[in-house]
Amino acid sequence: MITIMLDDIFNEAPGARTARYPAGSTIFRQGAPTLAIFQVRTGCVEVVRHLSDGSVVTIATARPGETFAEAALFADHYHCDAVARTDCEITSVPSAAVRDLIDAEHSQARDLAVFFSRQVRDLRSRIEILRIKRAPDRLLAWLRGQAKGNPPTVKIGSPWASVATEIGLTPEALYRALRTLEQRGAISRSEASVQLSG
Amino acid sequence: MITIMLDDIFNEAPGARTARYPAGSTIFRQGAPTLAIFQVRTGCVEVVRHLSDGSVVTIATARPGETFAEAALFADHYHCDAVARTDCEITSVPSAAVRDLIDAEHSQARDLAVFFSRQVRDLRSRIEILRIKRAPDRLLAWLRGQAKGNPPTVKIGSPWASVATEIGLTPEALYRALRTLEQRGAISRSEASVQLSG
DNA sequence: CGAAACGTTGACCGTTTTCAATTACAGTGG
DNA sequence: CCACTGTAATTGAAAACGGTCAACGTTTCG
Repeated sequence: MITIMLDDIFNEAPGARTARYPAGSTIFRQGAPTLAIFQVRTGCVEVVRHLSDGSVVTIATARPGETFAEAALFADHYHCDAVARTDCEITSVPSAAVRDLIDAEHSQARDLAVFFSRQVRDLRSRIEILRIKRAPDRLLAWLRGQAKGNPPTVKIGSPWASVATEIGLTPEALYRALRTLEQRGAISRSEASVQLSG
Repeated sequence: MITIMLDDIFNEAPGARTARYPAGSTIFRQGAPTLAIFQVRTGCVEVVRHLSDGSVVTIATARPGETFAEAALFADHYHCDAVARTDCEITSVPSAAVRDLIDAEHSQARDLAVFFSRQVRDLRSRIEILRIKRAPDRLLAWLRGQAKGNPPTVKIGSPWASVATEIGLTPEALYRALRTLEQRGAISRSEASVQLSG
């Protein structure tokens, strides 16, 4: 859902590198100097913060296509840990390179702001969806957000199971919600796409 | 939760203005040319998008201290409606002024990117919290995210009811979650603050 | 062919929502 | 000073809902 628009900046910044991380390995640690920002290619990364009393809070979970540690661009030290939850491929770009790029070229800083503002918008709409309590309603809201064309249609790229986790449901609940919406006549399904109606 | 750091930019951009909007009034409409970005002072604003089939999706809900329509900075037209859900006071800053400022001064574009990257981080952690299913666990995660000092303590500024909506619970569920956590010994309450333990 | 991932459904149970009612308290006007 | 009104905090009980566990069909792929 969070489409990556940083690519332009990424591509022009020297030093991008893709590496593999086994499940459980640490990508960076809280307090370490910020060296890079990251994008997940495959697998799943958890960003966690350690509290002063020793407990741990998960700040974010990055899935393929998503970036993490963007804030590292403007900080000296990471204030979180990043840990591979599964085996991963992760692209890193040295944050210094990006900073240089920003400072050297006007338009890049602007592009970055544009990128982030888009992301803010996407994240907000995701929050709005997660606040919806009933599964069918939540799914419908998500579908509406994804829909394109007239009649509004959604093409399902990823397996339903990962749609489920994106909207905070179990796969089972998702299937039931799909069924409910179909019975209710709100959607109709075919192969890998869903059509909204009324 | 989403602290506003745009103030520096806001203050230097000419034309900032605070106005009142009665409940139900429209602040801007989808398709209208983008004139300004906004910050809610008091009240509550809903940002909604109209779909091609006529249905409506709520994209975001902005509460006091939060900004909305930031993406308008870089777009010609609003792609959403903004409607006052309650009586509101809203500060607007002409987006053209901000754009000029950005183009004129290097550092401002950078500041803007910094601001947005912070916001992205905050929103991500909110999403992470909303994904937690059990009410006590979710509340505890939220409290941990809010906590400061040692022992970690949270001061409750707004009524519990609005905390409840922020984390996607009903007020009743929130109270019960508080009780559960107290009984479990994970927190202790006093007046308007909560102390975490273990 | 068997393993593995996805899609799907049923049943049961714990949790949350919902609705309703009660308490605590701050502000208002008589 | 007190009844009166409204909001926030709190609790109870019943019903609805989603999570969990378990099972099964299907397709893909080595």
